[in-house]
Amino acid sequence: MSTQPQLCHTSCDDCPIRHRAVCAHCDADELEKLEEIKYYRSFEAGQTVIWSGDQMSFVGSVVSGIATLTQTMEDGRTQMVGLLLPSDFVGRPGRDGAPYDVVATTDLVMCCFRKKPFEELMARTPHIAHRLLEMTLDELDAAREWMLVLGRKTAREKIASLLSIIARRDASLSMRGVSGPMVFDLPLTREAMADYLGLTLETVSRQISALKKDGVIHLEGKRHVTIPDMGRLMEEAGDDTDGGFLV
Amino acid sequence: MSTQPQLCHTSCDDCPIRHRAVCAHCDADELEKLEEIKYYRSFEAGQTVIWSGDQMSFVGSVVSGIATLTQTMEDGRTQMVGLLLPSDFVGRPGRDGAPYDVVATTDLVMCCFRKKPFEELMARTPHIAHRLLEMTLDELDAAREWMLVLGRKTAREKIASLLSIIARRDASLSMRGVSGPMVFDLPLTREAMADYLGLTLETVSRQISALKKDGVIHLEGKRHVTIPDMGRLMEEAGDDTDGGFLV
DNA sequence: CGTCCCTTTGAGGTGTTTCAACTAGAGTGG
DNA sequence: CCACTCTAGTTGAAACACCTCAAAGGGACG
Repeated sequence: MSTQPQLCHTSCDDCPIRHRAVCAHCDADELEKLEEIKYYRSFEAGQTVIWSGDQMSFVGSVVSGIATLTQTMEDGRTQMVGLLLPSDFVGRPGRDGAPYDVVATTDLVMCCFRKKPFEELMARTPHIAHRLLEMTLDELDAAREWMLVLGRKTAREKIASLLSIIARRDASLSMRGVSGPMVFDLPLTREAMADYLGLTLETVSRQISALKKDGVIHLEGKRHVTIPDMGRLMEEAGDDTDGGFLV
Repeated sequence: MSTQPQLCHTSCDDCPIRHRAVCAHCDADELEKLEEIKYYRSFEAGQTVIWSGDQMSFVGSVVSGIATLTQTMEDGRTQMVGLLLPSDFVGRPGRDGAPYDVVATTDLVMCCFRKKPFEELMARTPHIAHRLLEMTLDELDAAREWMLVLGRKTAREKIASLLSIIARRDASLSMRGVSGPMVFDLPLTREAMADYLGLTLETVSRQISALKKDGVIHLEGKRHVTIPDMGRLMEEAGDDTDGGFLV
């Protein structure tokens, strides 16, 4: 439920991402030390959190909202290289410059730590380092899945892949299963989807229309999606229907 | 069985990847423990090291040679998602199934650890965990760079990008600088390059011919490449010529 | 009611793929 | 030493998926 989770968080105990973020494995002691150096920051939709190339003075976790990691070429072509959801970690301990733009695509709340103190704490707290390793390995896996999408899938498959990723993630956040029809709101504009998938926004629009016409998805308005048959969508995505489904 | 030149390594002290692999930060004590559980394996060019979906009983480092990580769709489309060079780490502690095919593209020697003992050792050895985190973060950065290539670059830019990556890596391995002409042998077939870049092998061939005709590269035979002007190649790759160059 | 932004749809152009034929070099055996 | 074969790579012509440019629709907001 998204009301005003904002700056009122002070205790980690009832933090919504307590069990999934970098701090997931921490015990009460460690949490206390983290609590001492943490602070919250809010960003409005559209605001840039970090500029590529800038000094990065903090690291932190997404508490609520969605942010994107993007790379931009000199001529303006842009590619999204990361989609940050609640509990995801931003920033790289041990590095100063930011390699990517981080932009809030919805209103965003982050739990931040100044980089230096966090690095020192991490060096003394294996639980944090271990959890960060786990999360980084997961991200690497996701990036590699994404590379298959970018390199080898057709526009229609790309859209279907993105929809199935969002649908599954949405289900896992809200603890619903993947049986029965799935309903969610797209958190991205057509342009952001295009940047995610290496397409133009027109192609995205066309393929969404096509999937709708073929009954693979239903649309209410521009953003509200219903997926009557998840298996069908996975087929359209070109995914092994059995393999990744039941995970 | 082919020749086994490498199996003579027994001491980590004179290991060629000692200072770059997972064991880089280890002290003498820790190295000793690693030494107890390590063993070498050789693979011939073309051999599959690990099949996607199989149980993974070991993790390890590439000592010499080159391996690739690939994903394959049901209809046979394949995308390379990792290029493993000496010192790179294979396998994921804490997971049993292999998510990708690992294939030796040249003769390959790996320094392996049975997974269980390695995981236990890692839990007690922050130096290893820390180094693995560093390496994973580096790989994630590389994957994201690669995503920009796959999603937004033209075929010509893709080829130029791949060549510049190989050239720079070659220079860093052999401790040469990036000034003056660079000379190296392509470690990949046209097909492997295509799988790397999300192209067909015909397109790869055509673009290489085009770059050769335009004087961006020189070719001797199919594999021996000379790059007269690295800056020119970087321009062709669509990269910020100043930024990544001097690194 | 007009403005602005996001989105949809159309028509034409283009870069990459597909299918196919051909070349180069390396290894094998008569 | 010369076919013969095999694999890797090159090149051409036609097909097509996606992009580009352009115009118009739809909802939110002042």
